[in-house]
Amino acid sequence: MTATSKLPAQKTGCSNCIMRGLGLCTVLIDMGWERPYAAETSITQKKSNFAARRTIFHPNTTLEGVPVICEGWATSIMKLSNGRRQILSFMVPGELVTCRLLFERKLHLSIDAITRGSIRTFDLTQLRAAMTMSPPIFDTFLSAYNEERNRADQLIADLGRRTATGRIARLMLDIWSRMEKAGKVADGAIEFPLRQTHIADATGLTTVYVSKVINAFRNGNLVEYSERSLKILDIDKLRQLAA
Amino acid sequence: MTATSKLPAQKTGCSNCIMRGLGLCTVLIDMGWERPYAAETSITQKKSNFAARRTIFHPNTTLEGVPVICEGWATSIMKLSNGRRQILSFMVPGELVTCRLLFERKLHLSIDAITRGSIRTFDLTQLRAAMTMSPPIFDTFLSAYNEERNRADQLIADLGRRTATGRIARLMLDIWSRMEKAGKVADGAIEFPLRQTHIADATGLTTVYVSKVINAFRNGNLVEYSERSLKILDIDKLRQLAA
DNA sequence: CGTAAAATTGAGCTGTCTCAATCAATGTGG
DNA sequence: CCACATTGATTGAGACAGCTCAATTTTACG
Repeated sequence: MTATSKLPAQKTGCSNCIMRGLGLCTVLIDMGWERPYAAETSITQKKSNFAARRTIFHPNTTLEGVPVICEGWATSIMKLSNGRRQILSFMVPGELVTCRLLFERKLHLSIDAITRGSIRTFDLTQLRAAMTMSPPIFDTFLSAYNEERNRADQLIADLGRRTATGRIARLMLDIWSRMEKAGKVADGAIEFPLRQTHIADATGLTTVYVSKVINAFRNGNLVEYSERSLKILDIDKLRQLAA
Repeated sequence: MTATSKLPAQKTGCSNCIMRGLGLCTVLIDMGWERPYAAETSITQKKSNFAARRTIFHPNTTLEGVPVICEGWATSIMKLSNGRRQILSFMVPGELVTCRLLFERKLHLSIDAITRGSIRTFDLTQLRAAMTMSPPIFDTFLSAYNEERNRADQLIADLGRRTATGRIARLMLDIWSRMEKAGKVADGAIEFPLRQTHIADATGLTTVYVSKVINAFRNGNLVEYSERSLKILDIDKLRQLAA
């Protein structure tokens, strides 16, 4: 598998995708460098690419399917009337944008790209059919929805009752463990394309203050955070701050 | 229907219950003062009462069904390791505790009573069967889950990006509109048994500061808030503060 | 009616914000 | 492939929203 490890990180995005796990997307990953993916799917899907920092779906769009981020990172954002923005969640490669689209066509949020990447939108009717036909598929989606919900609850607790330091530590640990679960820790580091703006909008803080907290982490030798990658140097101490 | 309006507010709790709407709970509401409800249900359920301010379900309890608050108010709470608590949601009479229990038996949160009241726990197996048999039932539960999720998103935005005044105004308006939808506005006021502790734990603030903000509301003739009831005197100005 | 829970008030403090200026990195078009 | 334009990060000084502590009063309830 040396060929695999030489692939750029983005190319392996699909390997941990929920749709593949369920056999709903049988895209064959071609390990060669030059040739594109050979696609042969079981559920109709529409693929498209997105550029970094662009809005992928504007608020109040009606979607005819459920989008999955295949490559790249994205985020779901709520825009307030006072012009401020709050990030609700981050999507790492292979993740569904949100399970709520399985049951509701209209998305009230904005989905914004962080890096550039690609997205596949799976046909809703076929997905719903697959769910009603197959209990395991049903259960997998619904527990994915539960997991989404649990993360939202955690975020509520973070914003309501934790200090800036704790919020940022927890954000880093959360993404770290998701990447770890997806087998994407390499050399003790993960891909981490979030800018301090994203961290600020997710933790309800200011970029200015985020910068100060992160520099405190760096000075305490807790993390390395540069060039779109994150290395946790002292996970115990970071967990302690996150408590 | 003069008899109905004379009933204490709690007694009419079931009228707007999702389970009744779906025909899953055919409890007959007896309008007499003294006699208890006559129960004749289509899904097996276990009824129990709870006292005010007690924990109804402790964290990490395994439930064999989905509980619905029939009478009284309750709240779901996340307890942090640092001893602080964050309220995730309020349940008004007739509401499901959380749809997540349709797909997951273990509840990581604490459910605490606000007032005293009663709860009916509906058998999970039969509920799931009803869901798979009947598409409308399926859809109703799933959009209830979506609504739960949307409220969580709103709360995230509140905590992350709104000021204390805005958070409290929005909490009041949110509960107001839920009560309004359930037809429970009487004399321009709603039942509102939340104490300032609850408001503080839901908005991520301190009871001390909540008290100050609410008194500012009172001085501005925006709301009346006393004796467990809430009256919004100037909804436009309150909405403006909540923007 | 007595006790526990909740609300109020004031004084002082601090975590986080705002503003503003500068510097570094990243991306883009010619 | 370079130069410029854009986006992101850093730093410092000052301000303020909301917190802590603590004492007192009011309300709720068994």
